[in-house]
Amino acid sequence: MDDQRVGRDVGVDLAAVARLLADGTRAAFCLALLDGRAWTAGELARYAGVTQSTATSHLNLLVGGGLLADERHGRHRYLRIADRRVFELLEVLAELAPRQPVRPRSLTVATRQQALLDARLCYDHLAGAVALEIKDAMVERGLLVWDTGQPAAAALTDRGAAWFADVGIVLPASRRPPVRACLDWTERRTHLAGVVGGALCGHALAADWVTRVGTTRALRVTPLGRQALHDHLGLPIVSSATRGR
Amino acid sequence: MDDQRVGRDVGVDLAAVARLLADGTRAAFCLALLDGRAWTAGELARYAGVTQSTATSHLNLLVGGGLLADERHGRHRYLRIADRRVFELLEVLAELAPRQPVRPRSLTVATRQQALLDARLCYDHLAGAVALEIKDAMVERGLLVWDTGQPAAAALTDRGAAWFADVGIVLPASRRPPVRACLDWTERRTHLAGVVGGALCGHALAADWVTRVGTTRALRVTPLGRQALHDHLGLPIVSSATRGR
DNA sequence: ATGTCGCTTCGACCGCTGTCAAAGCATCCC
DNA sequence: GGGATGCTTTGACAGCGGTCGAAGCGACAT
Repeated sequence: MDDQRVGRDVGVDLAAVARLLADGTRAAFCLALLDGRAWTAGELARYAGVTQSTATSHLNLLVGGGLLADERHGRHRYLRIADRRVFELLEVLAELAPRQPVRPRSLTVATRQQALLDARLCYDHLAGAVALEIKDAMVERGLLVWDTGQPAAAALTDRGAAWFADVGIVLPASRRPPVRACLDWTERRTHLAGVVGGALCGHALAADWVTRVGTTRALRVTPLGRQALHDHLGLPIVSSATRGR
Repeated sequence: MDDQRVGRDVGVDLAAVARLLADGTRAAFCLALLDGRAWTAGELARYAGVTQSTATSHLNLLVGGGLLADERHGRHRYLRIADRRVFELLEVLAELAPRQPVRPRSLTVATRQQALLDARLCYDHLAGAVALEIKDAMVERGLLVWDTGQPAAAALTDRGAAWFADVGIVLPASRRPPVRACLDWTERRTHLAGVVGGALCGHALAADWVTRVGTTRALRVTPLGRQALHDHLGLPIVSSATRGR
């Protein structure tokens, strides 16, 4: 029993996964892909501000490590997050990550960041201030139970199911959890995810309640969307997220 | 809009946290501390097979980064995991981590690894094959509901509460979730955590159902413990985890 | 007082890894 | 065919980060 050096041999190589996210560029890629879409290699390279060759080697590592999945279409290489568990990892990680004192360099960057805070995609559902308003309104109207204790007991009520039918949103049958609480890394509060959150988001995009801002995962709530959220959930026409700024 | 380089400025520095776990030695430290105890710096150094000076610098990083907390007592420095969220991070990370083809160098190492698989501490509760047997038995006897869908609905039944009282285990009042499903990285199945899991484990240690193996987080089930688990839960005297090996 | 033990600091070394430019290869468009 | 466009490969370079030994500093024991 002279060899106390058991630490490395337990058979789980945590560091291997962590190393993949330990680089700023690779982390930026993953953060970008959090919107659940597939980005091309070039888009990611430009997004993170590196050359294509650099991006290629990073993407090879991420795909090789199982964090990302890729798909070739013609001369394009599409990247997306490989797995549900990777989303979870990124969420937990983001929760522990230090917030840098945000010091935007230019006005357009500032605006873009503000947009991210107001409304954006998080995987397949809505996040940001608007998402929180929606969730709160649904709870207040008795459409949703939202007890985020552990284990979290969040669910759609009967009135909630009726509301979805009323608005014209079909809730697909799925093995995935219908209602999930997803933690927001900017607001540090939970918002609506799961099948219900996904369906709501899909409808919001399809019905032009929200539109994408460029190729980022930021969203803009359209006047049409404001009106709809007012009609269906009683949200103010001028969002409290934009008010007084 | 010429500067597309927004990727780094979103304000969450994922890479900073990941970098802390991206080193084999630091990861080994964290894995060791997963047993929830406080280790001294020297113990950790020996465990990971590095010199004290190396350990010091790593520990400074981990404490500085908020993953570990330290406490000085005389000439000793005690380290423990800082935060509940860090445990979660390590769990998610371990789930995604590659399993190295375990090729133990010596017989004693092999035995020690096997012990880890059979029974060990995971934070404040039991893990390993024995923990799974216990959980299954409790479910079978109607002491526990165990629906690990999402959101997970696991809870103690009335009969379960009575069982704890009967065995003489006091369930402390706490804001923590009473019953939690914790994922096991060796078995890839969930076992009993939360306040109930912690209380059960505390009793098992106090009543000598299990004993620590050296300074590791491995546990050995005593004959007394085997008998108790048989009497209270109907487990076989010869564990199925040890049987036929 | 003197020695031991546990941890920290310092300095030096080395290797790994992220970066880019340039050239190469495949695909698509005209 | 010819010329973009998107991605990959290669090679060279720089810097960061992990490692150790040796010396230093407290705390504790005798």
